[in-house]
Amino acid sequence: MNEFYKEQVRDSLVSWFLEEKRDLPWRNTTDPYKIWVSEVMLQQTKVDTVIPYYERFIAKYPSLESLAYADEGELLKEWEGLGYYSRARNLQTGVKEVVEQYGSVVPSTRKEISKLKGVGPYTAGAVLSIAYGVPEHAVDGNVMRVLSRLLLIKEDIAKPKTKKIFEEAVMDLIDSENPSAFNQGLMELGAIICTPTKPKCLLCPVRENCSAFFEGIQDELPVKTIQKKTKIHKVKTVVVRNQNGQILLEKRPSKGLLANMWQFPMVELPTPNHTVEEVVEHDYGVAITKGPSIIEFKHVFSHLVWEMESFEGVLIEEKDLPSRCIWLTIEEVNQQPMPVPMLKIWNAWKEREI
DNA sequence: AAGTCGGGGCT
DNA sequence: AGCCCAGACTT
Repeated sequence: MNEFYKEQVRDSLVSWFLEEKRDLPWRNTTDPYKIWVSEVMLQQTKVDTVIPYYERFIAKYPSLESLAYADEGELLKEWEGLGYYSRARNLQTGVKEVVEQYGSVVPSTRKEISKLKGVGPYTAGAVLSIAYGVPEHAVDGNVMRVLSRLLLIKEDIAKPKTKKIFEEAVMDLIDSENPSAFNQGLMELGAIICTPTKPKCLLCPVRENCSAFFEGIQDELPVKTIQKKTKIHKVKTVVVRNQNGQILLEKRPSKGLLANMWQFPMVELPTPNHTVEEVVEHDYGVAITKGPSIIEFKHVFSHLVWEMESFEGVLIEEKDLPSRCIWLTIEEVNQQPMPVPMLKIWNAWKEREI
């Protein structure tokens, strides 16, 4: 790339961004903590989804210190529905590291900030450039799509190795005078103009610099290999009440899927001959009778599917309840962080006809 | 390098 | 039904 080309791309992109950027809550600040929170929430998540979560989160945790020592259950409740819940715990861990090891000052070098839990190559570059004005790359899916078209990069973006090509391209192209606007401009362009399908090339500020547009192959880029299909799990969930009207809840393990989130007793029948009653008694140490159906639906995760059937259950006898389980009142159940499929069951149960 | 980890909104 | 999204962590 010659200097004239690079300068033209920089100036066009930055000017366009400063003129056309959306007014987003995290764009009214350069507080590295708030930028950090926004970047973590935005990982694999659409802007429109994040906005209300960000507003509530910053109101409840306005500073590094307020988040560092927050209750984990309350924190997960704030994150409820946003998904990828390990982001929340990693964020808190990272924030605590800043408070205790960096005197509550978010590090301003890639080397230091990358040591923080949950801060990968993208988030490091985003916080550095947006909060501190450091000329560092912040390569996400948008940036790879935009640059694959602009620079005609045909490497498979599904391969980890390919990201390095884009990081080097950004470092070569970046506007050192305004790395914040440059990096955000690349992402904004990917979100608004240079979209995955039907890119709006006629509105693009760097159309005349775009190799893919010149070749007429913008629809063929980026190249990305397909991922494999999801596995289906048929799961049965029971909302069990005891004589006191309390509901049985279970805390999921601290690692793996939906870590530390709460759910109603859930079983996967080993064979079709097994009954929900006997598997629940085996897994949860409670004898129940299966009542009316509550709701049936399919819940799709990234890599698996739950085909959910849920029932009301009445407690017959409590034998030995595992320590991960607890009886809670309706109000207490409402306070626990639960994944969306459980919230669906819970809401359907509360609205059922008695 | 491949698998894991949510949920919603497009097409 | 598949794809994508301001990715990071684990194995």
